[in-house]
Amino acid sequence: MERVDRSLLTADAPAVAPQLLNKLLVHGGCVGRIVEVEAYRQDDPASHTFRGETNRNAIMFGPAGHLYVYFTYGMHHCANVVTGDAGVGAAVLVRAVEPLDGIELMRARRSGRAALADGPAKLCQAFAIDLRHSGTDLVDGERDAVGLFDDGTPPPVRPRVGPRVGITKAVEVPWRWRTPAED
DNA sequence: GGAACGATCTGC
DNA sequence: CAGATCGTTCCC
Repeated sequence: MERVDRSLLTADAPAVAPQLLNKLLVHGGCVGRIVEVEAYRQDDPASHTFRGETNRNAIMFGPAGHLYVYFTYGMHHCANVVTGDAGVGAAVLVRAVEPLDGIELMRARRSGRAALADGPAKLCQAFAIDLRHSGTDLVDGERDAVGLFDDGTPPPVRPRVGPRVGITKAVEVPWRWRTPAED
């Protein structure tokens, strides 16, 4: 199994996002296929980077292919793939993966619940991803670090496209992509 | 120094 | 549909 190539991630976040569908997220003994993503760009009112670089969002201004994890609502973590050139604050939020391996581990981390990784905070819990992993390199990291892999499955030809979820600004921008059920 | 608010999830 | 729960950001 090969890693995702970094050159795939240096483009604009809305161009990269659908390319991440069907790629594999690997961490904590678990493997999942990415089936839902959202793009966030620096000139985007809904993005953490809209008001410029801060200590919290600095990773988003770094090189493409690194992991940006943020903590929200006092209890949840969300995982993003940094995109674009260094100096540009953009990333793709991984919203859902289809569990492929390590399902028993996911179930345990999710306290036995049926929903394992069908939400950005749920998948972080299932894959044991938290702030300690923020800033790590997804495409050239240690063996047990968070990684992005390509098993040869191409992105869906006709992904579902629609507005992003849970935001209050730029609500209409259609930068959410999902793998159709039949893919 | 303080207040408001989340790129969410869960249980009622 | 409201509560949980706390770091970040912004405004005074």
